[in-house]
Amino acid sequence: MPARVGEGATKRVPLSRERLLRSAIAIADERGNAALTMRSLAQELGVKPMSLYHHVANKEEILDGIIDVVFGEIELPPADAGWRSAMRHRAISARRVLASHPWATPLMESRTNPGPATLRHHDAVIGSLRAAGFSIQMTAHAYSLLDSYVYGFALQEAVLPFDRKTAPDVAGAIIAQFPSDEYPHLAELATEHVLQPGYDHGNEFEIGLELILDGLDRLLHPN
Amino acid sequence: MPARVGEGATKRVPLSRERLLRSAIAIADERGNAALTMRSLAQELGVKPMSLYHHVANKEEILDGIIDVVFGEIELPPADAGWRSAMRHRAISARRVLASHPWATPLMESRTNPGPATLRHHDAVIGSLRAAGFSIQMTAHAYSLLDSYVYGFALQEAVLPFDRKTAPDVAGAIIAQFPSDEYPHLAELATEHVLQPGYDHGNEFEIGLELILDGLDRLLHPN
DNA sequence: ACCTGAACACCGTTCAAGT
DNA sequence: ACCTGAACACCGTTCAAGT
Repeated sequence: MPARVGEGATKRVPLSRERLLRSAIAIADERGNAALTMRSLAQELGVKPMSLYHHVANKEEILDGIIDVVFGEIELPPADAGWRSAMRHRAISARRVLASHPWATPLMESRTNPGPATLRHHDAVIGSLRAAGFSIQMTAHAYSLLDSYVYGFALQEAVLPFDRKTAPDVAGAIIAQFPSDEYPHLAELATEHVLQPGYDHGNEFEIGLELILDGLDRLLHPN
Repeated sequence: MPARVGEGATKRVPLSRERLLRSAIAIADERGNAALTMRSLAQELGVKPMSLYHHVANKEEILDGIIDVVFGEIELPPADAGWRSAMRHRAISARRVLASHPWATPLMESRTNPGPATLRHHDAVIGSLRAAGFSIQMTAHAYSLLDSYVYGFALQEAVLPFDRKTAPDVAGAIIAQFPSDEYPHLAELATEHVLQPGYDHGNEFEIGLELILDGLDRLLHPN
């Protein structure tokens, strides 16, 4: 009876924290935040709910874990670029990642337990600003502003029915709800801008981003 | 047997949608989002859970309702001011309201059913910008940028343990977690800025806000 | 070491009944 | 018209047991 373990074994691939987190993200991506339960996760993994507790202490740890995985997907600011293009690159990557996991942004609320990928990410962004000559105080201003914008935009993208392919339908239904005489400005903006054929809410992101980067540049080089 | 109703009646004040929403907000404010359940709400109101369903269709309607109440607390942009001070006033009010209901911002995720106070709020902000000479397109840019910033800042405030009275303790504990050799820039920012005596994260809000207003002003009056 | 059956104290919600 | 008891199909988690 050879004691070898995991060598040519035909048994099921064993559970692991990584496999668990990957499945959890898959469920949240496909069926939303509410569908991610210990029971649904266990079923997805072909296991009983109680087995999960051998790899994580509780559901909180799973939520902390998948948020850290998401942060790990965001590209770090490239070191060989100027601060401005480095910040632009990183902000655009963050927005893309958060848009692909709409459940993640609102979940950041209760997560006060940042994981290693999250800390590494923050450290790299701060380091990039410091290397570019931002004072500690200016770095704090810049990071607070940039991250608020990125998270806030992501949060709105998760809510608004605008940028979907189905935009006209959904938005049209919403418009029907508020009579234009009661909310005239909202109706005007909707019909003459949001509902126009070429409209893509995602374009707003880079416009606001450049405005913020302009402002930071001016803060760094006052003239 | 007089048929008068509610005249000098000593019986319990009857349930109503308003009373229900007010209690729901009180629970969320005091004990957090997770503590707000149909059962806890019923208990707070001195009633059985099933009675709630006489005033709302389901829990979703309660969540939609309390979000709309929160929006109603945000001051509208004053009509007698210039766009810049009107936007500043409204943004500061929004941040204050969202900070006093930390459960609200992340909840806006799933709420795709804006109530009347929410619509009135949006309509007033858009109207204020339009009246100041912003084109429809510029109004869309400005509103997207301002709201992303306000919501994102509120979301971060709900997470970060910074601006609390207990900041030094909590932040100190977090610092202890990441050794300064692994996340040197994070450690530097924490020890030399965030953990300094006079630090107040809330101050960051108005700094970023002015930068954004500067940018919008420049967009409106290019020179 | 890893998995699990049964159970506990919770959820939101329905349905048929009470006044 | 308004409230409710009992029940259903869910939650996350514990505990004592299986291999």
